Amino acid sequence: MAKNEMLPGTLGMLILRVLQPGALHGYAIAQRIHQLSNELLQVEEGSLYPALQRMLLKGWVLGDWGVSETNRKVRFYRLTTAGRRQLQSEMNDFDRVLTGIQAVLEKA
Amino acid sequence: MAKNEMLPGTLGMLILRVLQPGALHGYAIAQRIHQLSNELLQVEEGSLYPALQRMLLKGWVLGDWGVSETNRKVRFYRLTTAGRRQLQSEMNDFDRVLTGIQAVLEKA
DNA sequence: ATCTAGGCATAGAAAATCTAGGCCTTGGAA
DNA sequence: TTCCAAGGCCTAGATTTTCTATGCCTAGAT
Repeated sequence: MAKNEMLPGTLGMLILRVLQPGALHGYAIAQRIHQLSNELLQVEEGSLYPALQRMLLKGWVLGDWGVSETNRKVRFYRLTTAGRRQLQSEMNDFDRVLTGIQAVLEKA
Repeated sequence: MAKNEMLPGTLGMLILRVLQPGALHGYAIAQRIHQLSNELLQVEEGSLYPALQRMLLKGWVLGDWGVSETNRKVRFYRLTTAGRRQLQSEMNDFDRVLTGIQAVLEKA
């Protein structure tokens, strides 16, 4: 988990989270995560698009083709109701597990 | 990452951490992580032992056969110098990445 | 005309984890 | 005495996720 990498298992949650306020296209999702994390996180496209495919299949997001601000053909992803539910659930789990990890790191 | 699961990518760090104060055998490592995390984390044996093997190969731990408190033949794992270095490095990375994740979760 | 940045996507390899087993021993209960 | 639960170590194979590397296309600026 070196310099600009992600914590495995958290990418889905981050994507859902940045989609919560409104739809974004794929490229923009990666940019937003990068920017909101103060450049600490870097989402590779080879991770991003497969993740989005999985989320489409699970019914957590919908993807509508459209045109970006920069006039390019893009796919806008937006959360479904199930997606919102999933986000809550993943954030809960993450919180719980993180609490456990931090307890171990501190008390050991 | 449901009920009693681990955050992928953090198991090695947790193992190194609980070994920092002194050697433990495998079974005890799992117990200690479970207990220190207030039962939030559950290390499966099928994850634990392969992880220990990897760490042996990388030279982060040494394993000496011995006898447990309960009079069973066990393998005590202890950190090497490289292992201590690795732990510091993983904790640093984890901290940085976690900061990024939390920034995204909060600001999005 | 060409180049760069924006944009979507897949294939294949690599890594980590889980499930599900196997095997052995100790000590206490029946 | 026998048997069983708990303590222990470990592996095989499937699954999942991520990364690297690639391919392809377009808009707009030089």
